[in-house]
Amino acid sequence: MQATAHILREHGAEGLSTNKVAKRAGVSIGSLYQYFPNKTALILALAREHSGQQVAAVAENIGVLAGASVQQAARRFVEATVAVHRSDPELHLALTSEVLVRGLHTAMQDHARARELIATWIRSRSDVQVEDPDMTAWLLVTSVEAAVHMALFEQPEMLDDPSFTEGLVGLVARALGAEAR
Amino acid sequence: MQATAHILREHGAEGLSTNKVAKRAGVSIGSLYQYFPNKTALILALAREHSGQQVAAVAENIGVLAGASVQQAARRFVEATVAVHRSDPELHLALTSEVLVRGLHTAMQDHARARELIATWIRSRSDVQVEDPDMTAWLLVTSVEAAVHMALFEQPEMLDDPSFTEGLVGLVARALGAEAR
Amino acid sequence: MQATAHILREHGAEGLSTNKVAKRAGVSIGSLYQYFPNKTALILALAREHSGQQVAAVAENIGVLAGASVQQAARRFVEATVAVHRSDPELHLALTSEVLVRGLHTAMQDHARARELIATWIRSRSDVQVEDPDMTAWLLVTSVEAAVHMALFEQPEMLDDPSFTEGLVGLVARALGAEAR
Amino acid sequence: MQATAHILREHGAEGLSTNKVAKRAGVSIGSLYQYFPNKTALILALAREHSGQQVAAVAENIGVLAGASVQQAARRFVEATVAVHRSDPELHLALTSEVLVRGLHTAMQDHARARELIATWIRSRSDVQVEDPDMTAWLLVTSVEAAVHMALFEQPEMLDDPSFTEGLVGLVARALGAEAR
DNA sequence: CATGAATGAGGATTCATTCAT
DNA sequence: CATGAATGAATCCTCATTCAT
Repeated sequence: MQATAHILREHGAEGLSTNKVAKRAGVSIGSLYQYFPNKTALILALAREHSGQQVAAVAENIGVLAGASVQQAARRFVEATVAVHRSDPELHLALTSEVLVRGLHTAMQDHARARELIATWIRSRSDVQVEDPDMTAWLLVTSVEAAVHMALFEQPEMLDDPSFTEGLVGLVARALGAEAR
Repeated sequence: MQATAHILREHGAEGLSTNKVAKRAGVSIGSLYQYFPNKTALILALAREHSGQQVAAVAENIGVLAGASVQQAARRFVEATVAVHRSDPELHLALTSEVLVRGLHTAMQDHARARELIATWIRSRSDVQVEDPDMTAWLLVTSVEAAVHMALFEQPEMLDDPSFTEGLVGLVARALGAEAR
Repeated sequence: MQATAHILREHGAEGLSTNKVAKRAGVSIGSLYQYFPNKTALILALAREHSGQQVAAVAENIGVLAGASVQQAARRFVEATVAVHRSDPELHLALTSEVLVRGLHTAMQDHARARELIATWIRSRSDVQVEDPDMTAWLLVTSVEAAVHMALFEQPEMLDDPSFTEGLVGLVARALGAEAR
Repeated sequence: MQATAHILREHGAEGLSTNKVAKRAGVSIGSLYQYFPNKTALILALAREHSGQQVAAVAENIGVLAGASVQQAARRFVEATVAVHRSDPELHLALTSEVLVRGLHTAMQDHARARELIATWIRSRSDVQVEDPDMTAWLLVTSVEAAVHMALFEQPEMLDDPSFTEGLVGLVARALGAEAR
């Protein structure tokens, strides 16, 4: 899986072949296929590990969020998402695309977990008034994730631009009913 | 390009090969290569045509938006985006993924045009108070687009769920400073 | 060997691999190779067991044939052959083909035994007049076997068609000098 | 197809690979696949050509058979079959096995044609009395073919042994109601 | 300007077999 | 005597691209 990640980072999804992965990992293809039944399984495993980390990041923050203001919570959430993507941009990009291309819905299930956490948090707050907490959570997680993702794709420097983060924080905070800044 | 679109729709990005496109189009591969230097160019051309349609849809609505309330404008924008995606979901999905996988930033430039239109609209409204109109436009276009896109990927029925549209409209409206309805 | 037979029956010769056999048998490949030096040996063993059963069927009938008329003997012989093939058609087909493909002449030696039995029987009969009992036995065993085998391959229902059996019985009876019915 | 035949002759069915065929034929695999969609099609084409020759041999003899005695006809038929197999034994063996292993029933359809010719001939003869001409034809063609085939497999010298041919001729002649010579 | 045969590197995957434990 | 991880050659097949006609 490290080898897969490496190749994805360096050469992108198109440069990923099972033979290359095996060579890079220093094992024979035979061995590779003993642990991963096919190429997709390999990508899936990596994608899961990766998104597992993201969920962990969200879960970690949820506790802290309990006593925070909506503004603070929004900031924390946005910053956590940005941090996750910034840690390994190439891999993240290649992986997400590949998951989409291959229709690996399974790999997306960790997102569902993240959404649940957010939805639960929304419901726990009396100061957040939204019609449909589940839908709101889905929308926010998807939007923020996508924004960071596209920023990475279009112009990575954007992630360092404070107005990018601020804009996102504002978007989230307002969606959750907080007074505009 | 019609042939390309057809194959993308029916067999997805993985089933797309220049030979198949040529056969489907009823021309020889030789001829195909006379007009498109390589496979990427073919996809790029299609992607451009496709996103051109999207921009057109936005541009079309902009005029109407002039006198509308923020709420109405938000609704119009969201519905236009949904409509665009619903018209040809398979093609849209395959195309977007492929553009991402191949790093076809060029194909995304039409989005920039859409963003500009929205940014201009924001600036023209005295009742919309946002810090950074360009960033807000970018964020909104990206988020709405991504939400619709992911909905299509995860569970297409979602696009028919009113609370999906309402949620998105609310998100946009609030982001633009409208009172939560 | 049971595992081998099972796979041959279910998936044919192409689906047969030593790894699959080992898994199906519930032993490790290592153990498999402790008892069978290679894949061919595995098939050979099975083929021998299988054709051993066929010879046994012939041998069993030989006693009964002693006092029978040529017609009756012919019928008995044909029916025994049909019965053997009908009991496990898939396995029989796959096994025979494989033996042929691999040039496993050794596996055919049991046929020789069956031929000897028939030849001896021919010689014991004063009412059977053939030039060369050995050759006749070889010819009859081979022909009947092949006819049943091909029937199985081309259209298995044929084995249930009485005129198929009658035809074969007539062929054998006449070859042995019995008056055409 | 010549290359395929060559490899089949020299190395048998197991040694046949599309890459080897292409190399031997002096073309690239790509080209090979432009004319034969897959390995099976390659074998099928060869098998058809091959069995086409056999049918031709039978058809050729049919005319001559019209005025011949049953004994003479039987001899002619047997000798034609032997001749066909002797002309290219290795190829014949490998090809037949492969057709069986792959379940290429289509390739067997030429046999049906040969059978029809024989059946028609049987019906045209007032001196041949058999119950079911079609079944008899099927049985004879299959039996003679199989006998020659197995002889080739077990001990090729057999084809040169006059008592082999005589035995087969007798079998056929008697089956067709001719007096045992 | 069109054709389509030819190319061949490369892809995913299988499988008989070995051998250290 | 059993295990099963490891091997890697070999398999079938695809596909972007070229170029002579």
